[in-house]
Amino acid sequence: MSINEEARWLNAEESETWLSVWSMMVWLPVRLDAQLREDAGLSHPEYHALSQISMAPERTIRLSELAAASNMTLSHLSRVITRLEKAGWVQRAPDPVDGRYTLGILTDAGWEKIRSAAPGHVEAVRRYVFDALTEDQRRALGDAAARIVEVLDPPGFVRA
Amino acid sequence: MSINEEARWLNAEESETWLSVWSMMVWLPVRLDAQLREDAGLSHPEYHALSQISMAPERTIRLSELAAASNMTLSHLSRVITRLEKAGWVQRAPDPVDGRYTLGILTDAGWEKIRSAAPGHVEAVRRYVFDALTEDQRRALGDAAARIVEVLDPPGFVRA
DNA sequence: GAGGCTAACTTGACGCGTCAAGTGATGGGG
DNA sequence: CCCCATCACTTGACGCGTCAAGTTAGCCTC
Repeated sequence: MSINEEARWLNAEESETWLSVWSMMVWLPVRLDAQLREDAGLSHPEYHALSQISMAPERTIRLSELAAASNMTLSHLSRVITRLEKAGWVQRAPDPVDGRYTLGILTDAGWEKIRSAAPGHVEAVRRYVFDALTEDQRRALGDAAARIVEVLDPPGFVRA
Repeated sequence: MSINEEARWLNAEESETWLSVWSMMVWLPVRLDAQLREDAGLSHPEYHALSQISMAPERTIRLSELAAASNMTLSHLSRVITRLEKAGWVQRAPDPVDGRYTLGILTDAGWEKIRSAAPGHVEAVRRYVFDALTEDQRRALGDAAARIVEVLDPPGFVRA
């Protein structure tokens, strides 16, 4: 990220690669978030939570499972769900099986919300990522990213 | 990001690529931030600000220039500088040339701070990114990221 | 040279994301 | 059968990052 470092540690080609990768990591989420925000009035975590619940059986999921599936802390998820609840898209209910769990239940309004928001979001991913690349580039990007993720070793990551 | 989308819009290979890219974008910043936080007690923006000031003439820079060079809003930078000031690494002073500008001036303590923090950070970038890739992969990643950034069209981006 | 425009900066409020501390429900051991 | 450990969740506080609104300094025009 700095000339200081680059001069000491990264050669010119590495620096250029790093600048591109860094810029992508900064701006891709910004653009995707902006699309969701403008077209659906949702933040990405809100979208993701609605999407995940919509795919669960009975459109119902335990918050702790949702957090794990979303790479989100329970802490953060709790606040997201609170907003979704205020908007009328999700309801909370204690799990009748084990009262310690809280269920997130998608309302009909929530179902409509995610149904209407999804196409635009996928279209944005396609526009910003896949339309920009050739098939060879797409594969190379996937391979390099997969390799880096392997080294990063995120919790819960399952190797293909 | 969701099966819902994938089934409708992305084929299996695209989904896999997207998952890898997304995971990389989520976890690479987390790991780099953690390294800085643990080894130097700095957030990434704090590190970046110190780094940029250290490279400026007289180790002094106008806050608005620093913000532009850092892809950061003045708003956010202002708070970052406030923390760096409290830590004794940076001082604020009005620009004698034009009193509307505020200068950020690196203190000796700030200079020592960034000097000691830089090697570890570069090492982390090398470990997580470049050590994981072959030269071909590095080039392919750089090309794909550059292409995507071109489409994202971030403000102030200069094409090579 | 006084009034008002503009540019630089700060501050408030909000969402993302974290950790730490607190609350409530459950289940297991004495 | 009761107490306490544990688990799920919530809340507070903090930093990242945003936009909007307010403040101050400089400049430009009349």
